[in-house]
Amino acid sequence: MSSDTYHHGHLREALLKAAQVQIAEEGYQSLNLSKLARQVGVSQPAVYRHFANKQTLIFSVVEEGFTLLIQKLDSAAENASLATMLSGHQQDDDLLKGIEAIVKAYIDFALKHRELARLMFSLKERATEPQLYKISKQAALPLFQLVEIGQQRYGLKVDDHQQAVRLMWATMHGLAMLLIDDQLPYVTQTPGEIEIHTQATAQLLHSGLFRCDSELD
Amino acid sequence: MSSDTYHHGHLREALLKAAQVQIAEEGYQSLNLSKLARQVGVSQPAVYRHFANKQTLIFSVVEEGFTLLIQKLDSAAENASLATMLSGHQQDDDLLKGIEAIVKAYIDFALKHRELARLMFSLKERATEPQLYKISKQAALPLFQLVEIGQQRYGLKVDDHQQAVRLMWATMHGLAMLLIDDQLPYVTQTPGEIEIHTQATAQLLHSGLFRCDSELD
DNA sequence: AGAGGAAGTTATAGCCTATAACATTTTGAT
DNA sequence: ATCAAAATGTTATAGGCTATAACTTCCTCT
Repeated sequence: MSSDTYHHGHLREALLKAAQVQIAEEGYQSLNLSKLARQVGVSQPAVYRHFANKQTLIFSVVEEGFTLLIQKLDSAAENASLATMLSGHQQDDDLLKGIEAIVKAYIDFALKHRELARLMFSLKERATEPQLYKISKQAALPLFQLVEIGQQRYGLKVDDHQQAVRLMWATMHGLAMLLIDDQLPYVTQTPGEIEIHTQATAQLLHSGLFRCDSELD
Repeated sequence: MSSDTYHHGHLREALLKAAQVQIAEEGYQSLNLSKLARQVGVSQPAVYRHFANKQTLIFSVVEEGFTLLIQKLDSAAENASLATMLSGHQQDDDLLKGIEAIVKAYIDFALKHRELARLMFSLKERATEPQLYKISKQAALPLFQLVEIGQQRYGLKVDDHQQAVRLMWATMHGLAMLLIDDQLPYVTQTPGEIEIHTQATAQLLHSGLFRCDSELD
């Protein structure tokens, strides 16, 4: 065999990329290392030179997924100027807009990468694998910022900071999961419908978590 | 072979039961028809006399799961006297208590049957298989009742009835998913902690969805 | 009683994960 | 520059799982 082709060169990256495509197209349940190897043009056991087993490959895919999600959330936080708000700067409706921005980024990610998100959020080991636990927790950072701002500015309706974060996370996450599954009753998912959902969710959180009663007419 | 043992008699039921146990103990990912057959004491292809394939067996397990969930939700609705409230009867705090009851029932189910719930809620086909779609929609019925009561009594803060149901469902569902995964940051799941969560969630929904402002001090 | 269907069985094909043993290329120390 | 060792591929193969085929036993119904 020629020297050029014996070694692939970037097999690990190629496999991860192919895995993402395969997951997006066929669902994570049918992820298949043999097929993966075939697609990349390499023998099946070659996969095991880069991943101890199927599970660790999946972990890597999920880790990349969280990295991407964190990017989206961070850039949404950036655009919504959360940092500025944290240092005391205040504008009309900016907190609500901030919540909306984060919720929207989360939902957008989930709908743009449905199967990946489904995998990320249904992976049992996310809570036990240290590297996954760490990175998935990191994704919650913007929520802490939002709650911090709301707490400083209005005070909380719930017991404490962390509880507010949990409720925010759960609500956002629940909406994402239901949207991924087309599970919301009586909804056809047009972009407009989704927009309405994210706004309603943001309002629910805004008015439900903070002592700002501006929305009472 | 003796006449007594050749035919199992209730193989279908036995398989479904064994599947539930196996799922609860090892997670739905490792559900295994061969092992199932061995546990029940029958040859592996015997399974195919009762289920066309693995997927249809899974569907049946999920269907039973939803039946159980619906029972729990219905009896919670019963205990909270939702029917009475629907016909106009009103008491102090009863709507909040009703929301709490439903949320609690949902969370209890999810935590009592973690792996089953994980399967039920991560099954892609739930949205496309008619029988699953129908039964999973049926589970949302008590939510419709709650929103109906709140709407009659206080009016809605969100656009319409259905949107309120969706938000309620999403929030409750998100909380359940995060609890199943031990994914809530900084939380150790003692029963007390969970109780606090369900109450906070119920309050968030109560004050976020309906125009009742009793909780403003 | 005995035909036919329901519900088992054994045998087997085919796919997938994973390991073992072997081959080639790259790297790095002298 | 050389060559040993590590890294990365390959072929062969074991073992498990789903599913089907072909055969057997039991039950039911006329």
